[in-house]
Amino acid sequence: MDLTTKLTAAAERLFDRHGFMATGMDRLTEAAGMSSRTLYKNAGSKAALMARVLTQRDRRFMARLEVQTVDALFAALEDWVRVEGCRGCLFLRSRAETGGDTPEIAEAVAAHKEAFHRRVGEVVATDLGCEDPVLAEQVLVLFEGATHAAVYRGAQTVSAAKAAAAILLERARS
Amino acid sequence: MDLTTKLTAAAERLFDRHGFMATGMDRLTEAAGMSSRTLYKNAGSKAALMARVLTQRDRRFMARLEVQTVDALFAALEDWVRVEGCRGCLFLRSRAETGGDTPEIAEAVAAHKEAFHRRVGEVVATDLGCEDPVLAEQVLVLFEGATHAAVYRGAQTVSAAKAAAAILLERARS
DNA sequence: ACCAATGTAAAACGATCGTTTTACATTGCA
DNA sequence: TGCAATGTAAAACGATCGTTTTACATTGGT
Repeated sequence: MDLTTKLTAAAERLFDRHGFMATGMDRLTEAAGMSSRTLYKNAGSKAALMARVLTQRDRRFMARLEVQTVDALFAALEDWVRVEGCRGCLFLRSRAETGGDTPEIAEAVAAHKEAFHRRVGEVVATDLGCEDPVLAEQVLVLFEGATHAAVYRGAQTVSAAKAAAAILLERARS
Repeated sequence: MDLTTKLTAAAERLFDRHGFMATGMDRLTEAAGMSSRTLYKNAGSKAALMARVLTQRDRRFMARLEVQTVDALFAALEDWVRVEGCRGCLFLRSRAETGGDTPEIAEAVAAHKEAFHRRVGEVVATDLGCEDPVLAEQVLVLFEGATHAAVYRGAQTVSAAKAAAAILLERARS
């Protein structure tokens, strides 16, 4: 496996499980199996590494949301939490931990959330047959809520959100 | 104003705006207007101060949720974000930043989320006339989703969540 | 065979972390 | 009047932070 890939994967895991600020560079070098010299050659700085983790996660996450129906959207989330666990949204967490003061991170978060918002709108439009910004906003809320409620209520919460979205969609159809 | 109260209030503000880990004790002493000696006499440790901030926030937040209807529940959230802004759930954030490794914090978070879950169930039962755990879970998801989506979508999101909850409630009634 | 690139191991950088201590000022009550 | 409590200001604690540097090993290409 490529050095960059290994580092990014190890960093994502540590940031996600223990927090961004609480994860020191020594722990990263150990987990990535490389010297700090190589790490800095590769990542530049901790903030740059955080931003790269977010960019890569955005790709992995958004790839799963290439679906046509709202039901499939929540099914994708069910898959995600089964594989990745539920520790909340890493993007919002990174922004909160840095207070929005790190530009590279704030930009990565903004880009992801904008793409996510657009995707939800597209899926709702495809499923419904026409655009419905209000319904899209509600589906987005359910998705975000499932992500965060699952932290303490468990993965079952995603099913509850899926059912709720189905009701809203059905009502919008008639 | 009491020293303890002033410290807790200043700490809550800094933790919320800049993150728990990113907020150092020197910034806390300065914001609270007291020496580090007095701060430690009063709070014991940073972890204890974090736990106390969460306990006090739980009281302030839950006091606002003493309502009878689901609509009032989301109206209370609208008021909250208008006054306190929208930076996500401070409880989940504290847990994520510490990786769940600090017992006093993990317990404060668990206690709050359990109380919150119970309260939502009560409000739904009161509004509906009978218990409905499934609907309660969906309302909880909408509430949590509004809290977190509002971080990047703005306060309008809470209204969208409120409308969605009304639809689900209406459907459950018939 | 050799140079340049790329890696490791480990020490060191100054800064900042959470916390304790020292020395001193102010206060309220017996 | 005087003691005990409670506060401030500031230095100091060792640890750890993110980052750079020094010294050396391994490799691949011409």
